[in-house]
Amino acid sequence: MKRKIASSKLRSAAFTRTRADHSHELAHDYCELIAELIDEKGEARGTDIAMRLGVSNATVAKTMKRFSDQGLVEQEPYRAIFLTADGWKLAEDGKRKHAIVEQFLLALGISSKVAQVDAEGIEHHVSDETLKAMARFLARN
Amino acid sequence: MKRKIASSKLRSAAFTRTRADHSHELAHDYCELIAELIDEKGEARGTDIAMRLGVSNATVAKTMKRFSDQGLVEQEPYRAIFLTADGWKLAEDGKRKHAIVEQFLLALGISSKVAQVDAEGIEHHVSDETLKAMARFLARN
DNA sequence: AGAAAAGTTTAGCATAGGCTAAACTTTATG
DNA sequence: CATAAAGTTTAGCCTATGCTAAACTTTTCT
Repeated sequence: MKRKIASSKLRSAAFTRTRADHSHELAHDYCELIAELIDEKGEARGTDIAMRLGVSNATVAKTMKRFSDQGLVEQEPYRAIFLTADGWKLAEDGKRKHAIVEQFLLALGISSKVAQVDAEGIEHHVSDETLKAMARFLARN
Repeated sequence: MKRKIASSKLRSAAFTRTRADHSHELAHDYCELIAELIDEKGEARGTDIAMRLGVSNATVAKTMKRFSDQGLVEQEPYRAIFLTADGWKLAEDGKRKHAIVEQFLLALGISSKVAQVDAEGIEHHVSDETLKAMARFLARN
């Protein structure tokens, strides 16, 4: 009985965490992309974000409004989008995780296209412990 | 330039796939759990599902309605929930993936609790190629 | 400078996935 | 067997994430 209860709690925790992860994923993805665009072009325009993520302009605008309220981005009307300190943190964190996961998948023998796509999905769900293990694996190989 | 365009397409594809994955995750999780409950007790009641997933009864009821429309589950009013053939397929598939990912994480040296939680998040985002690579890794170790 | 093109915002709509509270049905119990 | 308890459904609400179409602003081009 103990075992069953414990495993049930664990499941519920995992499920709950997965749900929580999802609300952060989008923020990570947007911030990462905005950081990239700023690197590349000095600024991130709505259209560029929309194109690269494959969503409509309107969706980007609405999302930026939300993120602005959450203190992740800054924007003047009709102007480009920039990251706040928090936004940069998210972008850096995402980039770091992404790189490790992708390298790890490549080391495992995954093709580069698939590694890139899978890394995108996986990066948001790896704990620090797993990330460290992946880094360790990379160091050893 | 070519490189930039290609990588942008890939990103958008990854993003789009992540979005699509999410709509399947819930179905996978529910079906897996329902299968477990049927194994354990012969049937899956709304309350049990709700408790194990950590959501309200009402959420389960609404979700079951949707899944019933999608042909994943079957239910008579005020009765327990059962899986259709499609529902079983999802459950089996999820279980298989989950097992491989979890074993893989354990083999990597992750603690069992974290492995279980991370596997839950990761299993929905691994392609067949990655899954095969994980299985290969397990076979070799 | 004025018109066309490009980009942004807003309005309005949809779906998924949550919740609580109230109504209803089934099961268990005195 | 009647009532209390347990479980299920429904109604109504909310937020996040999408979309299209229309209005508005900025940029570009002649």
